[in-house]
Amino acid sequence: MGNASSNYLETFSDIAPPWSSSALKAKVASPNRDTFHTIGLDMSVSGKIASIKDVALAAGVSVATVSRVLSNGPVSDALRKRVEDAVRATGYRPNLSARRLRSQHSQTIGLVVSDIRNPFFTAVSRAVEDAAYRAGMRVILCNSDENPEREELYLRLMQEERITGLIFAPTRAMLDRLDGLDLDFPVVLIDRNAPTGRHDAVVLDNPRAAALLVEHLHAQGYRRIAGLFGNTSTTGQERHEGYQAAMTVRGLTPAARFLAPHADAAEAAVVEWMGQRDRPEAFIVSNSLFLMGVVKAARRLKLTIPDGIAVAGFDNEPWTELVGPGLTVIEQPVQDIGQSAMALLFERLEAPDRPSRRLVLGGTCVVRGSTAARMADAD
Amino acid sequence: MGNASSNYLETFSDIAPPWSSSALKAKVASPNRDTFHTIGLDMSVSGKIASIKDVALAAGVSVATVSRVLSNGPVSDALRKRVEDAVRATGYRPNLSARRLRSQHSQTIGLVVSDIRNPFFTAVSRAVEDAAYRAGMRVILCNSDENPEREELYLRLMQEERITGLIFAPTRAMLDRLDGLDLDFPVVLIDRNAPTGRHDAVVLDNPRAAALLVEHLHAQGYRRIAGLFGNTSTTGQERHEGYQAAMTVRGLTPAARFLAPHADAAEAAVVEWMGQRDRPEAFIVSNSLFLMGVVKAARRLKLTIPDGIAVAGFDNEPWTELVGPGLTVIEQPVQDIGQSAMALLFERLEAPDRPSRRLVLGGTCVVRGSTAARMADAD
DNA sequence: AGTCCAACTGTAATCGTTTTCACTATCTCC
DNA sequence: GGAGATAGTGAAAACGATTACAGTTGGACT
Repeated sequence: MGNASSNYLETFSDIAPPWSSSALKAKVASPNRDTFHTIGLDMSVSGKIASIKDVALAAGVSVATVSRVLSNGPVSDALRKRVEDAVRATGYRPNLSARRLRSQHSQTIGLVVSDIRNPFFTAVSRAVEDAAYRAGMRVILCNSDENPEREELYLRLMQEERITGLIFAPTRAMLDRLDGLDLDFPVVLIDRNAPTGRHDAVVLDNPRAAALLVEHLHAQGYRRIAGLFGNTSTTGQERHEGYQAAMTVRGLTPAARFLAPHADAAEAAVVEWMGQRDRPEAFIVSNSLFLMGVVKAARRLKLTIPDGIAVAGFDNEPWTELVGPGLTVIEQPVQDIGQSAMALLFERLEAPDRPSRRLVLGGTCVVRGSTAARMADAD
Repeated sequence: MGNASSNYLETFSDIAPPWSSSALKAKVASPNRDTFHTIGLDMSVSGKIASIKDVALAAGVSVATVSRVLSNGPVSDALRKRVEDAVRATGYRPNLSARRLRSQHSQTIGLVVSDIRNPFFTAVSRAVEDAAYRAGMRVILCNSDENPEREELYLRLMQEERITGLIFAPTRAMLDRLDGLDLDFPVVLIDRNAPTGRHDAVVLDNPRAAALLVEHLHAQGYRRIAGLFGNTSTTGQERHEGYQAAMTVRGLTPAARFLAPHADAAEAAVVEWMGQRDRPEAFIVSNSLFLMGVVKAARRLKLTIPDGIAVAGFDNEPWTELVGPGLTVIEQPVQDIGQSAMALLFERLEAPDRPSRRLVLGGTCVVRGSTAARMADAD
């Protein structure tokens, strides 16, 4: 393959050309061309899907007429019937690649998130996909794993797919570069967003949400409230800011750490932290992975929740209700976030010149036992 | 729009043709054609992405030469350099629709699951996507919501996309119909599978896994072991069979119910069941939603786990470790399932005629506190 | 010097659609 | 009964790539 040179030349789907000895990803590349055995029942036994030309032939009309029938164009009833019959008889299905090429509309939107296994993104992606399919569009989903290089790779893929728009939860690193990039489609940021605001965005009111948690814990009698925040996204930052401000305003001393978004990291941090003097009474954590970490740490330290260690966090996943006395969390309007992102995208497509907008949605504080009123005193 | 007639004529991406007054899904349909404003920096300021023709023009060569450069064909170093420069200068990105049309390889695989929010499918889909992208393929994901009509709809979509293969977790209803269908791509079933075995499949050894749970509970001293199984998939059936057999063999009386796959259904069933005399000592449930339902029911009935009610289920999700004394579950090799499905698919593409294969993977029983040894006696 | 071959390169056909344009009926209206 | 609209139809040109085929070199060999 010689000179890979610049990645400007890389493409995604390598199809084995005649000169390449078809090694490479040969396993997949070009199996055999004539497709798979079909079982009778249908006229389309030849192995290849019928094209519009076949339909035209079968109906005795021109391809133009078939096309018009398919898109409800002006066609006489007689011919329309004949074409419809021919469509059925041949088992015709339009070829979307051809249609997209010709029409210059991919009817596809991109969705790039860090990891679909993060339940927040799972829920958002489901909402996005539903909205997309409802509008007759398809979704291409990519997992960046919080890795800027993969993000860039996938942005190129999106260009090659000629997507009509992108919904994107970028890393901080990508966020900085994003404004400089020259993409051929509009971008709607979700979950994270740039201060510059060149792009549309829909985000949670993170500072307010974090403040809600502080407020709640404070009201319940907690004073030494520590914070754990993710270090890859702006979300972590914003939640930290809200936490910091809310603490300060109440005369409390903020004590925050920034961690990689893994349960293990949180667990280790908590275990270590609770070993120090002036150990926190409560933790506020910026995502559900950290929530797990705290619960695990509590178990390891044999601390009960909330007496030994209170905790509140983000994302109202089904299980948060079930662990211990229930975990107090900020519920994000995931459905709404996904739908709004699609809505913003569609509006942007309609009016490309409109100034960018930032949709800030409020979270709800779901109070559970993990932040029950602090008992008399422990230390 | 007139006669919708048969759905043979429906297509997915409706692009507003000149005669339609572009009402319809107009919001999305065809915004304005000349695309979005680009900010200098790049030569590609015209708004349209450069095509191979533009590159050829810029480099002063034929399109064939450009194409060859892009696919590492035989080109002199001098021309290659010129073309590469031109690619960079024009900001060229290949058009995948065109490439797919011409090459007749969509390099796309379909993935149809019931709901991506089911963590089992989340994990599997992630594994599938990773494997696919690694092989230079894309994935189209669809959520059927256990609805056969949507499944059928999506199968048609897959045909229109000319996917090279499908990974599919069908409902029981679809499973019956599947063999009769005449699809133009190979199908690999996951999680659920037909007894007929016309298609490749990769599934858990469900009977064995369920038996493992019975065996374990029995060894722990439980005797009245009830079962809750999903009623939409073959998975539920198979797990029931395993349960039934393992109970019988031990001289225990099976008592099973089939429910719609929702936590609420399970909760209600358990609450009601525990109100009867001869109430179960333990529950075996066939998915993680039911697991939640049982835990909720226990809480509502103020029964502790496992003394008041023992429980074991399927899917080792992170949270199962955290609730109560930890939940005993069968861990499915989700990663492996996804990867194996892709592997089977690739092998099938290589050898379309090979007889179909069924890959049965074993689950691991992760023992936790929810099935601790039964205390002296309660009743 | 003439032949042959290897190594490049360009021309043009093709993939399956949509859409413009020209054309033919058919109908309406004086 | 002819002019002029109207509706329906087909031929052919795109869309952006890949690739078979036919040249065109230049060098090696006889």
